[in-house]
Amino acid sequence: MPPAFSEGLNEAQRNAVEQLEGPVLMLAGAGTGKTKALTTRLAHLLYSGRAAPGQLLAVTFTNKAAREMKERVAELLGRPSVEGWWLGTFHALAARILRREAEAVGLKSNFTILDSDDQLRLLKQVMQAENIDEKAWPPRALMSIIERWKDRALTPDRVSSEDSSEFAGGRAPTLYALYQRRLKELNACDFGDLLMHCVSLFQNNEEVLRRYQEQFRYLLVDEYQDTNIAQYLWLRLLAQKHRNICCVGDDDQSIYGWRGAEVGNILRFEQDFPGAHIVRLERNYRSTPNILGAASGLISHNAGRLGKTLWTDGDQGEPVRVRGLWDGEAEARFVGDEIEALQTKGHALSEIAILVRTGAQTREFEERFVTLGLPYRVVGGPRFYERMEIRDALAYLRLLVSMDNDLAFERICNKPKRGLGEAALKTLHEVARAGGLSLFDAARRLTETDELRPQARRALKSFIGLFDKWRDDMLQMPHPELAETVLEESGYTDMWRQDKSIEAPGRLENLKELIDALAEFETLAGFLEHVSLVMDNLEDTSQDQVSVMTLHAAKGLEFETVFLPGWEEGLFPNQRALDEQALKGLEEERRLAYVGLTRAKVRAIVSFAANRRLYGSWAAAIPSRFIDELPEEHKVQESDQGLYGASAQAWGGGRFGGFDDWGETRVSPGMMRARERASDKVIDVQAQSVEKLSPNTAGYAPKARVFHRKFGYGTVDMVDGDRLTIRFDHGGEKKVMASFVVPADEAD
DNA sequence: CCGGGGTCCATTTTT
DNA sequence: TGGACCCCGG
Repeated sequence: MPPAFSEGLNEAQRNAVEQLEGPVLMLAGAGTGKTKALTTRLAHLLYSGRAAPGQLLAVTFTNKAAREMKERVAELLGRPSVEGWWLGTFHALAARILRREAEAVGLKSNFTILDSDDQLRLLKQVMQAENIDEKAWPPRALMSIIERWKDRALTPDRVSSEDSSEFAGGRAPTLYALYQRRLKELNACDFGDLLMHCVSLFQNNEEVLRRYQEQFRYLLVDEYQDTNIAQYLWLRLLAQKHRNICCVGDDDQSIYGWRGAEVGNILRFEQDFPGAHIVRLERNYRSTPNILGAASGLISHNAGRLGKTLWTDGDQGEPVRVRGLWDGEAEARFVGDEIEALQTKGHALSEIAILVRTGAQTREFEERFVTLGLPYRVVGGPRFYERMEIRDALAYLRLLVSMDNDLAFERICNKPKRGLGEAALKTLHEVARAGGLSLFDAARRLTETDELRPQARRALKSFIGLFDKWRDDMLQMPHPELAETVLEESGYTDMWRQDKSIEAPGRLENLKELIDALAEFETLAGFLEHVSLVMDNLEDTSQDQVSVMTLHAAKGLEFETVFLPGWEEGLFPNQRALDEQALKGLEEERRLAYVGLTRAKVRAIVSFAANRRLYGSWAAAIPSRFIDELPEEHKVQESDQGLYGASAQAWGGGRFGGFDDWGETRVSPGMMRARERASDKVIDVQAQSVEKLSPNTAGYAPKARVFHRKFGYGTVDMVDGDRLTIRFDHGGEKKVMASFVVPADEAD
């Protein structure tokens, strides 16, 4: 290996780079320089001549990861790019194979790839045709059942009815089969199909499989802990010949079980690939010992791990701060203040992130940041190619490229309104079905008969006329110009120009952007393939902004300062995860907490609120068990007295140390209503004396009558240390911290 | 065909 | 609480 490659690699990384033959599992803990090892390995394979670019298969989950890898390998090799290799997402690579072998699975090579929106619409149609009550059986639920089947590479003939007998009286498998048939008729694939079809292709077609097995001498897989069964089968089939497969992953960062990922894949690696070399990357280059210690202590509560001991040298750094606050609003205020303080000290906002469990949590922070005038961005959210206007524009272009794209036809035939409503579409469908025609051809035929009302017929005629003209234009017009013409002449742009809603200007802006993006591609078809598979947003990193995102979205990122709010039982670990998956769910939640903590380079601040507004009503919250699981020596409790029960004594300090959060608490309308509901008696929060709320960690016994500021009067049911289960007179049973209640006779 | 109002529901998400 | 979705009336 040239010294330029091995330079700066530690021993484990060098091992991972040099062990080229045979199966290798690279267990790469958070922040251990995984990408570096991985890209160097690729560069090494190419540079040493062991593999030509076309003989390498390198797979990632996201386009972003693929892009990064490409850039870094090219950089190592000192050339602008590497041509002809197979580096991409599972889906993009599977699509590439499938385009070549389409006939073998009953598709034409120009099949369209449906996004989840199209998928759902199609599923709805199938359900309607089967007279299934959409209210009782939401199409979304069926979609997710089918997706889980596809994750396991289960074709309709291989699913058993008991797999989902609860859905529509056991009809899910039938609906699945019908849906698949519809897809074939439309010459279309959904995302799950790309892999599933590929697996079927390999399983049923030895010659094809052998060809690809021969071709790919070296396989490399990133984020192996996130692979599902279909992806696993796909890889295993491809790797069988040369057995040079290197999988990189971290079982502790497996957080996508709910969407079909199987941690089992990584846990089983040695059995699947006997003689595998296991390389552990355990030296962490990202976080301080305190952060690492906190994260390691937390994750050690999970069973069935492959086990790694992350270490780092250097200064201990700051312990993880744990802060309790009165409610979500106070929490947002706290985070805002902390950020402003950091900013004053010269810290860049781009090095600060707030990582939440659920998307809804971002709102409180946004509101606070707007008030403070603090620049922030919410990562995630609707993506460019998912916006309505973009999807419409794409449908025009898709229909233009393939006139038999019925889904595209349906989407835009009445956008803008041309009087081709439901009635006309119904007739079109009938004619199409009867004659085995595409909707477009059916439309052409209908312009020559009297089956439609004259008005609709005229509309159809001009609609077709437009497409005929554009197809002529296509022959000599550069495609960005063509796209512009289409959007103009169809009246689509005008539709938004005339729209006076606030979003309209933004939509027009997006359409312009689409045309610009189009110009970067050689052909229209090439562009359309790109948008089907590469639907990610390019993020704007030019501005100094605080990032707000979910824990899931944060995987793979790092920040100097990380805020981890909402560490409360029920929210995090999330109740639903616990209900649906019990211990498995809890462990995945814990891994999520681990991912969150390990994003921090210098400081991590965990917080929780004692009261959280959930679905419009107030709920008492108790601190997350994950807080208890952070080792004492790596954390510091600085919660307001009484808010954190478990170690209220441990941190001592002034009696009412951080009580300003209570003093500041304003009575919001929602709180007011909640209190009225709870006790019929309005108590002035401001007047409530601090003494009355002094910590009461013990002294309550079952049947004691107590009073709570938000929930009113109640009777103690159970006592668990300082956590009480109280049956409130109004509002049912709740768990609250003892310090939040006072004996009923002491309440005024 | 539009919009008002009622109802229902509420993780995590990439491709 | 608030958003998405559906139904019905104009």
